Amino acid sequence: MHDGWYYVVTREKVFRIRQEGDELFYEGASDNFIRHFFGFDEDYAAIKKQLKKDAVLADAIKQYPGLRIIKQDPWECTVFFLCSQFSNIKKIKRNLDLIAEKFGKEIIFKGKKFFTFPPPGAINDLKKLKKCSVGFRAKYILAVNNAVSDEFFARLRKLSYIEAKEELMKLPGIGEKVADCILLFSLDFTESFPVDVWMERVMKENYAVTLPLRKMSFFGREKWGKLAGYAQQWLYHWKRLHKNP
DNA sequence: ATCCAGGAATTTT
DNA sequence: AAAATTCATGGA
Repeated sequence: MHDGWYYVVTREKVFRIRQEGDELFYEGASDNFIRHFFGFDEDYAAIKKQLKKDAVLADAIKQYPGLRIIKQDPWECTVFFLCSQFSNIKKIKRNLDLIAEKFGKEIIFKGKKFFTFPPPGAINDLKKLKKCSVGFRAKYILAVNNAVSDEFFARLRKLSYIEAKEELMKLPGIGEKVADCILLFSLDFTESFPVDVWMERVMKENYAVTLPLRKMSFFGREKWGKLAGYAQQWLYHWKRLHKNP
């Protein structure tokens, strides 16, 4: 955030965006990119109407009506969640900033310096990677970096949710939760329902679900279908920020 | 100082 | 098959 603009770097792209009232201004990205990135073609009014039938979600949506799922770059999203295990969001962001500095390209946009995120295959130096304070996750990042490509992620989009998830979970460091996050946040599988410690708390405290963590993801998909991912985001956000009712 | 953080792999019951 | 342990690092 600077001078009223939000600067966004995603993979090799940098753009800035600003809202005035109900008008949106942006520079550095095409209309189509912006539409997909923010999901402006998705009918959020209809999604919210449907999810509000659930009492807990009704409260979450009331408190955070503007919440959206941003469509991230699949590879960058993968590295993010490879870094996520046993860590926290602030530190993960720092990990990705360091990776961009050491492996990405410097670009100047509107007189400001940014670093692009390196493409698959470019994170090929274990020593440099270790300096990004990713710790024991370095071996996973390196292995996945060598195993995937942009084409790999493009192929996943054509598979079913189950098939795509199985493919992701073959990769080292990617379990059920990380796979679900990649599918939801970057590959348009809106039925994905990632379950982490926070979602486990929501399920137990607000839905009286005591299934093993592994089966909670299935529970969410059964309950909300193609809208499970949206439900997950509202519940997750609500549980993290909202004081317990 | 001690504890914990958007989990997954490995080892032990 | 399920439960416990281990895995680096930084911030509170």
